[in-house]
Amino acid sequence: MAAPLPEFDLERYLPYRFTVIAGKLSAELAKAYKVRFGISMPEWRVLVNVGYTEDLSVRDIERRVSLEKSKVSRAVTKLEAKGYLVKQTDTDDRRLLKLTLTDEGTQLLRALIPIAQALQDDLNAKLADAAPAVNEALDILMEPDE
Amino acid sequence: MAAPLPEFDLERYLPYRFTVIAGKLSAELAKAYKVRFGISMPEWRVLVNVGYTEDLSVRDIERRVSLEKSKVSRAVTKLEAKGYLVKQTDTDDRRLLKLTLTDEGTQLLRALIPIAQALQDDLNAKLADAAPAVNEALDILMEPDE
DNA sequence: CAGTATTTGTTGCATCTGCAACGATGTCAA
DNA sequence: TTGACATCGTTGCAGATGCAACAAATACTG
Repeated sequence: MAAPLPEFDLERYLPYRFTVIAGKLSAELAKAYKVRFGISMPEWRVLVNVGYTEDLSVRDIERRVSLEKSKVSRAVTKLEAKGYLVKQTDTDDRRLLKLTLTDEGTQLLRALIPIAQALQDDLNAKLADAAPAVNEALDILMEPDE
Repeated sequence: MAAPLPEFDLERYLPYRFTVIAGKLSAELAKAYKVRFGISMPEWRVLVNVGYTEDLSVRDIERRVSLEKSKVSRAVTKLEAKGYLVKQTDTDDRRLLKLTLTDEGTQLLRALIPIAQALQDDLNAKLADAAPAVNEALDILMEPDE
């Protein structure tokens, strides 16, 4: 045996803890959305973005949400196939797409949001007093810099 | 147009924020480990566990770390192929494996840990005063219950 | 203008992933 | 002891993923 290993506790390791929690939270939403609506997480993120902003392109979504453009592209294709949104070519810059929800897409989104909201309400209830601190911390960690 | 969509801000949505941050943090470690040591995140988690506890089985790791047993199994196979650990059948219960790091595995782990530690130190520096609150919140969210 | 460089969205490909099924082993009760 | 059931680790498979390459469109540069 050589020199001993340095101290290290994975259970207390921040990146690990974030990963585990994020996995748990996503899994809950993902399951509900998949089973009840056949919608994946990337599709959900695209839906939300297209729902709340007009004429988004794939690039716009890639930048706003942390989602590879290939993921966005495939999610958009699926959502279009299911009739939830429409792709149009931007007439000013024909490389860009203009994405718009259909009425079905809007309806779907209206069904999805309360479920997401309920999950967040649960979380805030659990966090209770700690909630503001958490949000502050998340603000810090979300900053791009580095 | 039917009824308007309910209020919803993805940017402020907790599960989303956790996912994005976890992705960023993992990506940093993953890249460093992959490029410099050819090690994936599941392999890293297995290494840490086997390094700090004797005679772990796949099941033990599955339970401690949040890692599907198939992931653990494949990570173990790869680590064994690279010469970082050894699989032995438990003589008491021959369904179980006894996993042990080789000297090379121990050396590797000794190289990996400071990198992980540095990342956590950076995070804590960024969080500064918010760090204790974050850890408290993570404790709450890590609880299995639900 | 012409020619080059950049941007956008899609796709091919190799890899990773989750899940169910499986053989091997162990447990338990009759 | 035997037979039903549970547990462990592996594997097959279908689907998801990240990345690089690509065609089409646009921007830039001299």
